[in-house]
Amino acid sequence: MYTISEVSKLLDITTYTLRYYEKEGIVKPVRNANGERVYEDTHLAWLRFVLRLKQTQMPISQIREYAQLYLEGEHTSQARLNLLEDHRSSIQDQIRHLTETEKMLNDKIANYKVFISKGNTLDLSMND
Amino acid sequence: MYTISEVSKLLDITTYTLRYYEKEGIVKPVRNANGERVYEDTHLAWLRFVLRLKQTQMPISQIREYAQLYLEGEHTSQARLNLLEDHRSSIQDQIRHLTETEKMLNDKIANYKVFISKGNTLDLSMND
DNA sequence: ATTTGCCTTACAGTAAACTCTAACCTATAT
DNA sequence: ATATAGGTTAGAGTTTACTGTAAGGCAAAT
Repeated sequence: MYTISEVSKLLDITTYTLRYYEKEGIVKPVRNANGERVYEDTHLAWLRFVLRLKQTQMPISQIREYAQLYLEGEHTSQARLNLLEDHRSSIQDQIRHLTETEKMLNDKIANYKVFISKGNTLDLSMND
Repeated sequence: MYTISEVSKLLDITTYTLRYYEKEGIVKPVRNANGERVYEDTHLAWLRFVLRLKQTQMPISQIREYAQLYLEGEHTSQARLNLLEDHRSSIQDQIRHLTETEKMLNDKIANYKVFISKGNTLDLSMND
């Protein structure tokens, strides 16, 4: 059982964001007698999962879609599986792009280092 | 020598975006007698590089910073090198996050597949 | 009793990165 | 000569994902 500010600290996101996620249908904490949000461990686990999806560029709208399917119950498992598989392939694309760009940067960085160590006397030509 | 719409097609970005990038100081095409933008191969190469940086989550503001340093000449090479090294380490972080999340998804996907193949009779428990 | 601290809501504001509109210009095709 | 297919600018509008404000409720501490 956590208050909104406890969750905020635990997950390192603001309370604003947590309320925003609720408004967007991404998380549904229970309420106490006082009308205050109460998050349980399941919510924490779900939010940690959500943050990973976010970190890997899944838009809020798609995360909401997945959350909705989850709430609709077990008959949506095929739809959820499809969504996860799509996201996995998006992740694989991202890794490919990143790896290519990393290689390119390695080259550029090496060129810059040679250039600088030679006292900036060389020709940098294609060194954008 | 390319017109704005040719570049747009070659790079698969809109002409709006190209004008926006110019306003943001990211690319400076020359102008013909008619005041129209003329992009050369160097601009194309630079824009392809920019798109890679974008694809790997470098914000426009930082790309502009790099472009500015480039225009300021060779004495900025150390600053450019620093910027590229920072971005490379950001890329490495991203790859780490993506790889972890991919592993997590692999597990989840495998669970869903078992669940579905058993006719949805199993317990999904932690299967968010 | 009232201050303090944390909570609530509705709604307005912000930043980034485009995206579009309106009004206008200019070269070529019919 | 005029329609068409491009180009130009300034500036307004959009989307996403927050971020902040205002007005107020409630409970424990002073």
